[in-house]
Amino acid sequence: MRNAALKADTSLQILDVAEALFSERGFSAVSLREIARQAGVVVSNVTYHHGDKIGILAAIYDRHTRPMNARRIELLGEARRIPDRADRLTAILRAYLLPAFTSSSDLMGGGTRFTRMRALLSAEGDPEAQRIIAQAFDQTTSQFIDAISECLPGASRGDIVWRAHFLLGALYYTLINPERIGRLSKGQITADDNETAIGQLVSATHASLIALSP
Amino acid sequence: MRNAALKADTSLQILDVAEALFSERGFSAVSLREIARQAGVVVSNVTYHHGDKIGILAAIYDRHTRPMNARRIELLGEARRIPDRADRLTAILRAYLLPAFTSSSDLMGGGTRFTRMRALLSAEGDPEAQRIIAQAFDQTTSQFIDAISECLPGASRGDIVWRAHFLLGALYYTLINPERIGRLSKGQITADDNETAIGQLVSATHASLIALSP
DNA sequence: TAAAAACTTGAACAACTGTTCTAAATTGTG
DNA sequence: CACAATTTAGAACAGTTGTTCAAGTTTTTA
Repeated sequence: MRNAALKADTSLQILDVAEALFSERGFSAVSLREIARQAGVVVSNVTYHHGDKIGILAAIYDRHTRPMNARRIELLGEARRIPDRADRLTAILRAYLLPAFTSSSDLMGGGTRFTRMRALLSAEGDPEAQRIIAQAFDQTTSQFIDAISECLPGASRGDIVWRAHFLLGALYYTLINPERIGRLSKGQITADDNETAIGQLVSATHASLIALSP
Repeated sequence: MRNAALKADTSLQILDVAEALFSERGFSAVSLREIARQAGVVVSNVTYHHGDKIGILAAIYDRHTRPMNARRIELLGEARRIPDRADRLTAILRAYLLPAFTSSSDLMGGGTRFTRMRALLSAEGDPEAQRIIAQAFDQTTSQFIDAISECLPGASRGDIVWRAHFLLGALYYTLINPERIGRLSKGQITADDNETAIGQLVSATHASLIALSP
């Protein structure tokens, strides 16, 4: 044994490795054996700690969803107190996006990892995974749509839902293809700059929403 | 043999089946055996006609890319003749989106099929597939960005690229998760209505772009 | 019609997948 | 220390994957 403190939590070590791999290649493309190998354990040890393969995914969601949603609601609360409607809308959008990039709490690696994993997952058909995704975030999303709605008198809720939907699609696509921006603009932009991405997402969505309110 | 006319082109039959399956479940999730079974042939016959598994994908791209890009360029040419800049921008966006929904030519099934397949593919890491995707469409995209740029005096090209990038992400996400809109708006919207989706994508992107030009 | 080309078939291959089982080792507890 | 619980290890399982090959069948060509 190399280190008692590390050895105690093989379970977390497995989750860390699995999360890193899932965020790179998606769920079905990663095998239990590769997770086990990188975690320095044997396959049966992985299933011992987390049961099914989908159990690993559920555990990863478990440790991220709560703090991430909490951070969002917290920032949303602050944003709602801004009197000017346009400024408030900007703050609401940032409250939605920031936790997706900075991740929940201080979990290692860039914060985009968990969000990118969710982006890849949303494109895989796995029904079990879809169920986990849906129940974890749709509720929070509804609260944001309500807050956005209050900034846009006269705008229909349906139109707002569409634009919030587009925001998520744009976010996911950016995380999945971070190099594509650079390719199209011939290397003048670096898309792995999170601050730039957030700013562009916010301003683009802000404009698309403001246009709904006369 | 049941029908001489059908039997002649097993190759096309295989492509049709493969395209339908890829657009439903993605590339890696579909096995050659399932393609073969649904096409009514044996596995080795599939590889005889198209070589690798990636060869099937390349063949599918081959028969779609050219007509789809041609239609786009044609519509783009018409759009460019519109004098009013705001109206022209709308026409340009529709010129980009329409061929993605109505598909190239009269190939069977809804036109969204090929586009949805590309959406799923963009989320899979497969390097070979990524190469095919990139070379097939980035060039056309550049032409559209140029046309958009002419509608927006004073707007930086980088900002435009970001918003075009977001448009593609929103489009893909909508095709991948067509039921999500309905879930969030509690069943008041049906997202499988292509006309609605196109209209929402156009108006949202239009607003996000117009805001760039003072 | 006879030879050549194009096509189809069935079987086999090596590799990999998630899951399960029993036995060994480690740890915690009295 | 001794006993029990937790954790790790290794092997085996039944199934699927993409690819290949030799032998047939059909169609085209000369």
